[in-house]
Amino acid sequence: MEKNLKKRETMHRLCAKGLEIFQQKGYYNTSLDDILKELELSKGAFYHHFKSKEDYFINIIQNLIVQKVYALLVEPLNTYENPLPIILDSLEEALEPGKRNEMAYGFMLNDFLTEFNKRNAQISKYLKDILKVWEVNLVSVLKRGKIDGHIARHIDCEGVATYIIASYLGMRSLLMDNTNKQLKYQYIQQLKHYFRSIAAQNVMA
Amino acid sequence: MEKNLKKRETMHRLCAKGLEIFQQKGYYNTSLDDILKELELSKGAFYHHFKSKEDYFINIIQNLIVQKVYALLVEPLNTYENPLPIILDSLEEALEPGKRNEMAYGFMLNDFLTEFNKRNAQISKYLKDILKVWEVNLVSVLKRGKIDGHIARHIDCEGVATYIIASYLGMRSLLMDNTNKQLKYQYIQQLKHYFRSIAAQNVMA
DNA sequence: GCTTAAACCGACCCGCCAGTCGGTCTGCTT
DNA sequence: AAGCAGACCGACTGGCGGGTCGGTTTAAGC
Repeated sequence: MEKNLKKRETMHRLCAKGLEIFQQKGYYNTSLDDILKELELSKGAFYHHFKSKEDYFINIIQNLIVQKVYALLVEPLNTYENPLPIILDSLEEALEPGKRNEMAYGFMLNDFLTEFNKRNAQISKYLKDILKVWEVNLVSVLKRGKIDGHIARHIDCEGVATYIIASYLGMRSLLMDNTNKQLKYQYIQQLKHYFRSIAAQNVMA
Repeated sequence: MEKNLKKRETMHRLCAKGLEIFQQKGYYNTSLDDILKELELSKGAFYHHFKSKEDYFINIIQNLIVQKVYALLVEPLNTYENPLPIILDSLEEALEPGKRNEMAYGFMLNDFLTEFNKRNAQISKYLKDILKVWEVNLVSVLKRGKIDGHIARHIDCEGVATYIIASYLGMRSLLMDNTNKQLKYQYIQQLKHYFRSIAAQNVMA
């Protein structure tokens, strides 16, 4: 079973390095040779493990991107506290470079989403499904917040989830080049204002 | 001067059709032949008017995209009323397909922004400058709103502008494929909640 | 009408890059 | 030790698309 280990090892190295470079330069702007050169692997090795560049990226999505989004944006929602501060923290964390988040400025979901839109319907679908999972989890935690009296009763949880996702994706666009540290701070501040407007009024404490 | 007219006419046809197709399929996913075929023009004609594909797109930005953003997002801000409803209206209008807005779902600023990011710094700069103009105008109208007593005094106008832009760009990402009419409605609703939270409290009627 | 320069034509060039394929190396099996 | 399969190599192919260039058409100026 030594062979099997080698296979996993090589595939994993390819996926990890691929994600790293695709994030930096974009999928269509990165040639396989760019990646293979860095890993000192050949075309033959690549096509031995993956049947196409597309297949390769789908592997990357399912093995790496999905996990990352879960870890950063979905799992933190699994508590029974007031959901609004929890959501706020998860977004702040997801926009933070370094730390749990090796890649600069969290995951380039928005970048990939727009890059593949109109270009590759299958990959688009995989990426949209990830967003969908996030959305569903947001909605569910918001609804629980409503029951628990943290969120005003007249609030449309689906609308709130959509709005949070939109603002996060847009923020990622604005941060993409920018070294402007203030942007993230401004975003979090305004999100707090917004959250205050949908919180239940009968705040105790 | 008949020649001069012909030149303008051809260049304009090229730019208009180019923008149309670039929006549908993306810049890098559209070949010049795709555009030239539709207009029944030749490579020779194209390179007689533009020195490169890049030069061509810069023309499109400066002649068409800038005007559109001004018309939809900047000029509406030039009133002396309460800025918040004005901004809300402009965003709603800008997300509306058809009408003043021939292209589906407003301008694909976010799409182009992410497409050119890391690919072409010069074009990225042109696009970011457009956003900057919008931002500056938003900030200025928000500050006036503060003076006029429509917006609470402790509010950070730059932060609000950033947040509005981020949510709009993100919304455009979510709407990109989607025929989901509800998304836009949800967005506008939540924006209203947010605006309420930054409005001055001493509302008179 | 003749000249001249513009607008325009389209075959061609060339670099890039996903994907192929015949071959070599490595280490497990018997 | 032989045989075999899976991991890996790298030169090659083929299509796509931006850009070129010598030539043709059109219309303004005289």
